[in-house]
Amino acid sequence: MENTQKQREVLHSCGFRATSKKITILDALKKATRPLNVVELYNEIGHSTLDQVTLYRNLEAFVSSGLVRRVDLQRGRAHYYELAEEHHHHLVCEQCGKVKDIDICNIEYVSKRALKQSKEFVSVENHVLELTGLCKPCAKINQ
Amino acid sequence: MENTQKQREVLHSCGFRATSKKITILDALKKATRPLNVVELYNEIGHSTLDQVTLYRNLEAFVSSGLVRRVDLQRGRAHYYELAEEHHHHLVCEQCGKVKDIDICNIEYVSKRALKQSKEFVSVENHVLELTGLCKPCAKINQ
DNA sequence: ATCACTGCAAAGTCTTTGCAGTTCC
DNA sequence: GGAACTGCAAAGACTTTGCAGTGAT
Repeated sequence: MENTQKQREVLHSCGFRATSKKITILDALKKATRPLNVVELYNEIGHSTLDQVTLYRNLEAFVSSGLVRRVDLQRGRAHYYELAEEHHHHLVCEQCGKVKDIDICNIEYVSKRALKQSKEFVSVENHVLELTGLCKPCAKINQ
Repeated sequence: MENTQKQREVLHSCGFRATSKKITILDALKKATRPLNVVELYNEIGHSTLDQVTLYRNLEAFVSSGLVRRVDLQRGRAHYYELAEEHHHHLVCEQCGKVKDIDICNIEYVSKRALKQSKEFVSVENHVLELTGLCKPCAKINQ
């Protein structure tokens, strides 16, 4: 598993120890085709492999170090997590929860305009953008 | 208070009864200069006037009927609420929490591009956009 | 050997639910 | 009078904290 070796280096470069739990969490996120919440990750990894608290703690640490992104898919209260690779957003089906990545957000333009409108602010550091809509199958059922 | 009379009509037109609690909640949101969470509203209105549960129930009902918007300001876990008047978003200071309304989001363009990218989706129904950054005073302290 | 990490239990925060009593139409 | 509304108590969902033991470097 040269993959695991790569995870070790990633972890070390972020100042973490390369523990089996941390590697497992990163692997699970890598395999995922959409952002997962803590319970989904817990089920995916297996309850006997890991405690939920370990998940919470590591996800928080990964988010702080920039390895993982926390997103709010507007479905329930739980947070969702995904590997922080290329910048993107999501389009989520309001009926079935299907998620598709979106790679545009026009943030430069919006930020510039926002700062022009808000003289009390000097910079836009981050942004959250989530779209919700209907996928083909759900739209069909609806009519 | 011709204002109260107006609130009564708004409530009736949404199928609600014009109770003093509902009017009080709408008044508090009207007075607010930024989105408030349940605890802030509870403090604002006064603990003896209202139960927190009544707040939760009514805010939920108002959101469903489109009278109120629920927003996520990326500060803590609680939801924030504001009257759903003109469409807008927020720029929030990451240090002090100051909030400024932003009236552009380019949603038509982003939606069109998003749907072009995601053939499995037929429509974008809603969107969430929140910007976070630094306000002048906080940026000064930071350096 | 040391310090990061982990599990378990407990507590904390935010929100919802059930039910009995109250208020509006 | 009847349905909508409310308060109180309790439960539920999600997350964090404390502490003692384990594991990576």
